[in-house]
Amino acid sequence: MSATTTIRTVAVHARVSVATVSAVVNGTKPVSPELTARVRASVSALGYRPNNLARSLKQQRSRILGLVLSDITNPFFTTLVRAVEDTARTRGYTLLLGNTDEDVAKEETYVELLRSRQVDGLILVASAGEHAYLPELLAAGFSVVCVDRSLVALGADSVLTDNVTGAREAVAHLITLGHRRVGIVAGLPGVTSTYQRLQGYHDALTAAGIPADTALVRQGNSRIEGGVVETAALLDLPVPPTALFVTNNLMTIGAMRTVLDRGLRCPEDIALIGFDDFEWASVFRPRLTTVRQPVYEIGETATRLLVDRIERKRSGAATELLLHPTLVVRESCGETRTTMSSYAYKGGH
Amino acid sequence: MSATTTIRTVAVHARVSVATVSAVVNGTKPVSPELTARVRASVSALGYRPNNLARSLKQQRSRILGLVLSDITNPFFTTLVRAVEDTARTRGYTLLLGNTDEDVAKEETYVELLRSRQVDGLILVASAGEHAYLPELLAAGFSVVCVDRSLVALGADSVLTDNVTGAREAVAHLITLGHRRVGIVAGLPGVTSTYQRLQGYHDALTAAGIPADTALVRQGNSRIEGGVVETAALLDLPVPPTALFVTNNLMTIGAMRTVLDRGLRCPEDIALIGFDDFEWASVFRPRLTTVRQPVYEIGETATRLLVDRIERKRSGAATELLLHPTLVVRESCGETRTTMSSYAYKGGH
DNA sequence: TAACCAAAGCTAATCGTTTCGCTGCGACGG
DNA sequence: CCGTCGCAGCGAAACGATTAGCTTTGGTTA
Repeated sequence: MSATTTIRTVAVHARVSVATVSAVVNGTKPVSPELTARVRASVSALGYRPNNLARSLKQQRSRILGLVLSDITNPFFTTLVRAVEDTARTRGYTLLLGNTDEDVAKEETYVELLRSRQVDGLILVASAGEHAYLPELLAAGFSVVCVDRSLVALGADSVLTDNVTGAREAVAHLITLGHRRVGIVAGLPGVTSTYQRLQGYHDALTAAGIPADTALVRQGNSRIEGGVVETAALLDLPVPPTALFVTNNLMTIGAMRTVLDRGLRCPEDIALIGFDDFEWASVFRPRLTTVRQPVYEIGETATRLLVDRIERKRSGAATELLLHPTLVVRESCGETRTTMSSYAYKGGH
Repeated sequence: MSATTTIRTVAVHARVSVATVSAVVNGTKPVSPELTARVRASVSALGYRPNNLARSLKQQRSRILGLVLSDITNPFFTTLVRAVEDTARTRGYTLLLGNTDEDVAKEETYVELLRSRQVDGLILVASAGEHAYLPELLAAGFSVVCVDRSLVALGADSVLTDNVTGAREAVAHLITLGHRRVGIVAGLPGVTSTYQRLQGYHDALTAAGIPADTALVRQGNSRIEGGVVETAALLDLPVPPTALFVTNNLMTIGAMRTVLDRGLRCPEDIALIGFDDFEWASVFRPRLTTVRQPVYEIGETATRLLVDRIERKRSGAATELLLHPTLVVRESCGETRTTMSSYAYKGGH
């Protein structure tokens, strides 16, 4: 049985030392043609496959990256995973996956688990809450790159969308179309992206000289259901908004649903703009206008950054990398003229 | 630095043997209260964390499961991953992830990689093609559970939806509503689910005494774009179908898009039914009627099966487990009466 | 011919655990 | 009072690889 085929077995079979087998298998040292041939032959004759666990133990690195995120079910994270997996593989790493359900305690347990499994580094979508464990982790020389939500403040590299700009452009777009009462369904409290998008919302309003109205600001739970209830609340206002800015994909779906369920026409009765584009947004009627995040690139960049840290090709203080979003104008705001963000980014994927 | 805190360090610090430290950390053997306390104290004083790699090496099992699938970007697989991750964790396993892009060669490489990393077992969504490596793998005592697509024939446990029944019910539903020309956009050739759904389609037709028309049968690539082009082809037929059965989620989105883009009304001009439900199907107008697969349960069941195999709680020949789909009637076929599948299944997730 | 050197292989230590089997000791029954 | 038994604890051998450093061999040069 192949389970008993170790490097020693091969060495005996090829009448060489284990060191030589190792050398030919990994190409780490020159070995004469004869011995190379003998070893190769034995390897395939015995069906030898190196035990990566042993290798990792000895070499003190596993070539495994941890990926911890809040919910793999969300299409945003889904393409993120995809991006991370793709680029990790090209750099020779595999992915160990963990879901946190936006629970920082669960997050910490997972990080601990991955650490004990000796992953070489971590890509983290931080949940709302205290990340007290992080500084210690970093101090221990462990590489962490945050994604979507920034934790530079705690010393971790972070790569994310320029949320302030994206939100500002979204709301400015609505204002350009003549709206003055624009409601916002913001995301989970406690995560940086939520605040940044709120910031952009306010920036756009003040730039247009529109006074803020706290009644127009709601916080949702970042899932479909949150979009449903917060949109309902906004529509039930004595004087409801004429336009809605919904700050993530799932909530936008929920918002759309309640708008349609109430028999309101979009964009005639209410304009709708979402943060996060998704491929099938175009099947919705009306077609959704959204702020597209460069998701794939975020994942790609984060992974490259992480691997560079791990392999000491990069060092120094933690950086925050902001990638530029794009305004994708379709129909849900009532105009079909195409406006692009000031910064075009090479298409991902 | 904590990196140098090994079990030996702890042993020295607590003035006991390594064996004792191991015993108290893992609770594998009785240790006296005094020593237990001393060890505990040293552990937390030194911030000791066991190295799981070493543990796995010695114990000959990693408590890691491999998950290899075609595309994590597809919502179906996304909730599958979610289910697998959830139940794996409750059983004490972590997930190593791999994407194959429906490429059987890539699949084999990944399986090989995971194997060398000593995963304890594998959950596999097989791509179309020859899986010649599988029998050897199974013969070597490696546990594999297939999901969504059956490979019982090759000796691997498989858990999937009862596709034939699901498809039959979908098409029967259309027939009940009076349709006699129903087109089908089938999925990727080479995967079992495609054939089973085609089978169900034909079963329903013959049961209703409707002769088959090969012009109404198209094979798509199982992605949005496939839905778009195959639906277009069907609509361009001299005498186009009055109803469409689209056999996966992404293609259904594509089908919906072309129907709407052509200005056709659904269901008045053409009825549409999809295989695979998804949460935001309800935002589409008209609301989509679909065959819902018990995705979460598939993942859950598969993982349980796999872990049971690994832990020798189960043995014997490979089984094929069919889980029952549900017909979810909404609006896209032109009726609002709710019909359920003959078999109700406990709701997942 | 002797001294030296480079290249190829080998031996053995090591990575951080688990676990088998042994020791020493106090209790207990005959 | 002695043999036996059980229990806590220990030492050391694995697990399967990598790799530092040594040995051997044969060729070059003075």
